[in-house]
Amino acid sequence: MAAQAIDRRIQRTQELLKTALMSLIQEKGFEALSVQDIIDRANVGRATFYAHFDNKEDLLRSGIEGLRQSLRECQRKALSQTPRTEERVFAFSREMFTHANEHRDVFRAMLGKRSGSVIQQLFHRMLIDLVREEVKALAPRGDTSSAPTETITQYIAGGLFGVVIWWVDGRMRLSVEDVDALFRRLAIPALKATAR
Amino acid sequence: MAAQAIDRRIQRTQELLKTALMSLIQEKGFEALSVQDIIDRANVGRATFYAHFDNKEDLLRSGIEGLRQSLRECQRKALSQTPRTEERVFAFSREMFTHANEHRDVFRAMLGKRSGSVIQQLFHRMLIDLVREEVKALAPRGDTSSAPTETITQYIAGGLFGVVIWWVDGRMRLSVEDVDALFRRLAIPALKATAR
Amino acid sequence: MAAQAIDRRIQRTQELLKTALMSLIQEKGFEALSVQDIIDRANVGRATFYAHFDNKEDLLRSGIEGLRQSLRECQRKALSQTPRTEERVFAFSREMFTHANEHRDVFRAMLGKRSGSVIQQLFHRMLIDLVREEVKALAPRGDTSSAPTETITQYIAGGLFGVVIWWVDGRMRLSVEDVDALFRRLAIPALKATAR
Amino acid sequence: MAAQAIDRRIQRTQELLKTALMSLIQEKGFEALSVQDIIDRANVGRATFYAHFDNKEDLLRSGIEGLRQSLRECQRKALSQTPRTEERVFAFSREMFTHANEHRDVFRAMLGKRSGSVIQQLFHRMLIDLVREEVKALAPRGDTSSAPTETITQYIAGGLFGVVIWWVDGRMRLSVEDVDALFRRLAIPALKATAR
DNA sequence: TCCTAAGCGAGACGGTACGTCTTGTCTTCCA
DNA sequence: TGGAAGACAAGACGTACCGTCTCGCTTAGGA
Repeated sequence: MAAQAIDRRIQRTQELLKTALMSLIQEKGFEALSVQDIIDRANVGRATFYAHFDNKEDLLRSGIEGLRQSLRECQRKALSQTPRTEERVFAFSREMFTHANEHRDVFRAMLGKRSGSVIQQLFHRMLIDLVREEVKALAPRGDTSSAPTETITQYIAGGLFGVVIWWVDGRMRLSVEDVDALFRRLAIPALKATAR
Repeated sequence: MAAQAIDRRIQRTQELLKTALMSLIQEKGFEALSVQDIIDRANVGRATFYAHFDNKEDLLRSGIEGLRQSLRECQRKALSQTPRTEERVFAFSREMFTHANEHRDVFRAMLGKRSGSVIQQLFHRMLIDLVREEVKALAPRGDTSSAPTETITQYIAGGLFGVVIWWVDGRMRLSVEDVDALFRRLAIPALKATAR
Repeated sequence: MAAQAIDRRIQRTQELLKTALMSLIQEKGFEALSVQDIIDRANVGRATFYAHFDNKEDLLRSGIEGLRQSLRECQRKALSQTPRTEERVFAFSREMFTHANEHRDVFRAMLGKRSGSVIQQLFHRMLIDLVREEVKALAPRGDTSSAPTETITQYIAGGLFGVVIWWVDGRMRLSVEDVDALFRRLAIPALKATAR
Repeated sequence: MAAQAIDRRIQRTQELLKTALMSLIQEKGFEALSVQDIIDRANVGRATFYAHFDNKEDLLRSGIEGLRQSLRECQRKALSQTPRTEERVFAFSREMFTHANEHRDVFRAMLGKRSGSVIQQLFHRMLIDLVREEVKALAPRGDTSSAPTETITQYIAGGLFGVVIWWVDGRMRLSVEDVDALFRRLAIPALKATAR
């Protein structure tokens, strides 16, 4: 089999599609995009698109995966540090705000009002997973999935989600430091509620 | 003008449409609905639909408006009570959880994962408005729209949003009392952060 | 009953509608017209329109009736003159060309390519009736509806129809006298074919 | 390019549509047809229809084109014969009457009163073109488009048009031979008027 | 060197929903 | 009681996308 070369071709095509998607999201927002737009931009045949992805949301998921990975990585590092101080909890949040600040155009296009909400939902779920990890780590042993614990997870994740999309859409007038500090000041007390 | 009688007809038609929408949302979810489905169910002509609403989202907005009104009303009452105790803040939350519990089918269909997210976005904005009202009422004079204050609003509203859609989608294993209590225990400390 | 007054009102309404129709035909052509256009122009309620006419074609028929009457009248006069000379046959044609020339705008709008063809069909039938009258008058006794006789009628009427709509649409570069003379030179020999 | 195979597919689709149109015309008449009727019958998607034709009239034009071609062909042959006898002029007429007789159902449906008149107009124009060819061939040199010459064309074409639609609609009680002979006896003298 | 199988572009296609338009019927109120 | 105003059901229109498909081309290993 010509596996390697072919794989390279396949990867190239998928990359072309993701790039096209991202650039188009910034121009028109996700909802307003048609598959036709994407394949035109990527110079790819219609059938090829559907050979790689089920539909445009599937492609989006693929495109977002990168961010998820990097946040998880950053979180893992913080969690593995033994002395667990307050600065360590929600370590990923700072990373995320920074990342958002650096790619503000993409973020604005993806999470802003115009973006359509599939993408927001995806992002929300991502945050829930990240937050749950932290909450679990602090929860009293064995209480790992009680209803109150999960409620706290949902609450904090929702809060973070709300803050992020507001911050991003509102032209980010707050600095990364300020918004992150505000979030932590709001979230950490809630986290402690778990311990009771 | 034959204003009254015509108005009555118009209102009847709009009611038919809203009812049809709600019953269909429970059956198929909002995204999966076509305008054709709605007008068939409502026994209404296509043109009539578009005479009253711009599209199915516009109709949805109209349909939701009732809930918004009732929550606002309930909030207004609580806010106007002079001795402002802790039980009075976020007075609307209890009402909302109760309402959701009573119409759990509709809520599940509207806010659940299947529902499509336009509707979630609408709901999120509604919560933001309600929360902002409360936060404003407690904010130090003149600080009515500072960035930190608004951040708190977004955080609490997001948290409530997260809790509600999780609770509703997860078959509501927590009682109304418990979930409301949990939310208040999480939100009220955050609210107090304003006062500083 | 106030029969007369009511009748006057009715007639007024019908007149309004006919006038509106005619003025609109000149602007947009008959096919492109909607009932809404007509009643807006006539300042008449929708129901009123349908109380008087079945649809816009019915109104058109009514509006055309005037022309038909006047041509018939002119033809009757000519036919009743005892010495039947060649100048007397198809006496109505001259009248028609003249009429068309005087109201060239309406005619152009009604019979031209843009006009839509219902109106042309109506006009064609009108000509057939007029021509048949003449052919009958010259046909040998008893041969009043033989196939050949009717064929001649259809042929001449069709020819006249063709000439008129071409003349009207082609900006009428020929004078009334010339076009009428041409038609007669072409039609009269055909008429004589009957006599054989 | 995959031109040939695609062309074959395209042609097949267009053929399906034309066939569907013709069979439907016979059942309901042209005006009463909706695009939906056609594509249902042809088993073709709506978009596909509009990819090939602008609207149902455009499709009709395409469908008629075949007849036009065959009549023109037949005329061309006759015109190119050197000894131009009387039997040669309007050679296409015999062909047309025969054709109409053989496909009387389609013709009746297409040209009859019920048919709606777009189709008649189309047919009329076709006749005008055919007749003009003949008239030109006999016109004195240089007089190829004078007003009188064109008038004669319009007259004869109109006459033929009138005769055909009457014959077809009236159940064709005259034989092909008779109606053709009648037409020629009426038209040929008129043609000679050109020569003067 | 040639062969063969995969990836690919191009784009036709059946299907479905959209938002707009027009028709003819209806209901209500005013003069 | 006739007519103006206009809501309404019905349904066709032309447009936009979707996801499936068929077609020939390129291209890179294995023969």
